[in-house]
This record gives sequence, structure tokens and C-alpha cells, in this order.
Amino acid sequence: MSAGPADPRWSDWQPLAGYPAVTAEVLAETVDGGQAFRWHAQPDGTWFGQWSEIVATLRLGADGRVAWRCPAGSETRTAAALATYFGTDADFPALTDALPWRTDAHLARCLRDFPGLRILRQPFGETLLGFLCSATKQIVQIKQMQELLAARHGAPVPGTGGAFRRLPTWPELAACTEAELRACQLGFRARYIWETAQFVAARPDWLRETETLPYPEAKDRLLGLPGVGEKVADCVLLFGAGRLEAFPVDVWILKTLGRRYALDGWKPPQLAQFGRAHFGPLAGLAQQFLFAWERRHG
DNA sequence: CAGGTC
DNA sequence: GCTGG
Repeated sequence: MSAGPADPRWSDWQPLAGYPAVTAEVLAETVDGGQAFRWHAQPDGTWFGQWSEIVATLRLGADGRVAWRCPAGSETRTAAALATYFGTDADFPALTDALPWRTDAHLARCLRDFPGLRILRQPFGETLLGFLCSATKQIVQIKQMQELLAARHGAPVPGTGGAFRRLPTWPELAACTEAELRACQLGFRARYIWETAQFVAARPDWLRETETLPYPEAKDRLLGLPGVGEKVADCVLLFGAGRLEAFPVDVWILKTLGRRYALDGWKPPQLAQFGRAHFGPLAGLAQQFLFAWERRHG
């Protein structure tokens, strides 16, 4: 299908510069652990992923180093896009070390068990779409929705012979009917996405401005969109705008703070406040380690 | 059994 | 409470 790396000629494999050696589990948790919804494990053990007009395959070497390839001819822009997407300019070892693991034994265990885990920097608009689809859905279901949206309403990725389609842009979504969206397995989310599309498509600079605004203002703006609550807004800002202070409280964080921090019975707003106070300005990064650990163990 | 917003 | 892997 459109999710397969079958057709085009591919570039040579190249090392993913500035990225640490990781285990297969950490790589899987990074690209397919709830941050992004267009990475697919291939039968040969590689990962096939798409964002914007980028198409790439990742391969993990025996030494833990990640290599990538892309459709022949797109090497230059793919290399630049990978650097942004995987945050290779950010010093994640230093950021992770700045978390309060020295005084938090559980956090220390989470960091130890997922060395190299990091926060992706995805396209803001696509991240909003993904998390508008995410309400009461599991990762596999969200991924199906994204592939249906891309296949039915997304434009072909230029230069790949029509083999791949990008996600529809917000103006393209605005041109869909709610029924067409609903047909992509969106359910009640179709109305939210359609209404958000009408709003965003009528305001060409709104998303770009929201992406760069200070966290409180950006979050307020996102919360005004239909279907965007606290959790979705924080996911969009964390995974689509690099706002590491965003602390999304989903059911896993609810569980893990309840179990590991003796906060059972606390409500999500209280837990968000705890998270900011306890984990500090990089609370979102801490959240990703807690989330991964609780899904793996717990 | 999993899992946000209004 | 409800839908779907």
C-alpha cells in the first residue's frame, strides 16, 4: 500500500549524524511510542516513516547506530529534515541529565531503561492532526486513520513517482466534507477535525504563530480549537513545537504517577501541576521516560 | 481491554 | 459510556 517502501529507487544508506547509539526498543519507542503515527515496522526490521513531504527508512546497525535512506534524489532535503525531526541539534544527553533523577529513584530507573529516548520535533500542523485523531484511540488505530487520510486526501509526494502520499494539509482538510473524514475511521473526531480545518484554513498564519508563541499563549490558542483539550494541546506543543515544558497527562501518566509517586486519586489538573513542580522546565521530557517505562513494565 | 473532550 | 483491534 502507500505505507510500503516498495517502488522507488532508494538512496544509499547514510548514518544519522548527531544521533546516539540506541537499542531496537528505544528506537521503536521513539518513532512508534505515541509521539508519531506514520512510522511502520517493515518485515526486514527497518522502520518506514513519512512526514511533510519526507519519505525515509531507518535501519539499526549491530552497533546501535541508526542509518537512513530515502527515495533517490531527495537526499539533501531529507538529511536536513531528519536533523530537525530527530532534534540532532539539541543536546538531549545534557537535557536528560538535567532532569531530577538524582533525587527521584523511579525517574532514574526510567532513564536507565530507555537510554537515548528523546522528543521528536514534528511538523506542527501534522502533529495537531494526529492528536486530534488520538482521543480514546490506541496507537495502531491512530496510525490507520493517518494512512487513510493520506491515501484518500493527501497529495502525492513529489519526485517519488506517485508511490507515496503526504498527509492532507489543513486547507485540503477544509475542502473535505465531514462525511469523507468520517469515512477515514475518524468517528466523532471527524467533526472536530472538520471544524478545526475551517478555522485554521481561514487564518493562514494562525498555526505558524501558535507554534512560536510562548507556551501559555500557544496552549490557550490550541485549547480554543474544537476537540483540543489539555492533553491534546500539550502533546501538540511537546511533539510538534519542541516545548519540553508541556506535560501531557494521559491515562499512562495518570497510572504511573498514581502508582510510583503515591498520587492515586489525584485528578489530571493536579497531576499536571505536580509534574511541572516536580520535574521542572523539562517535564515533558521526563514524561516521555515515565510513559515508556509504564507501558513496557507496569 | 484501551482511552480525551465537551 | 462507547467503539474497535
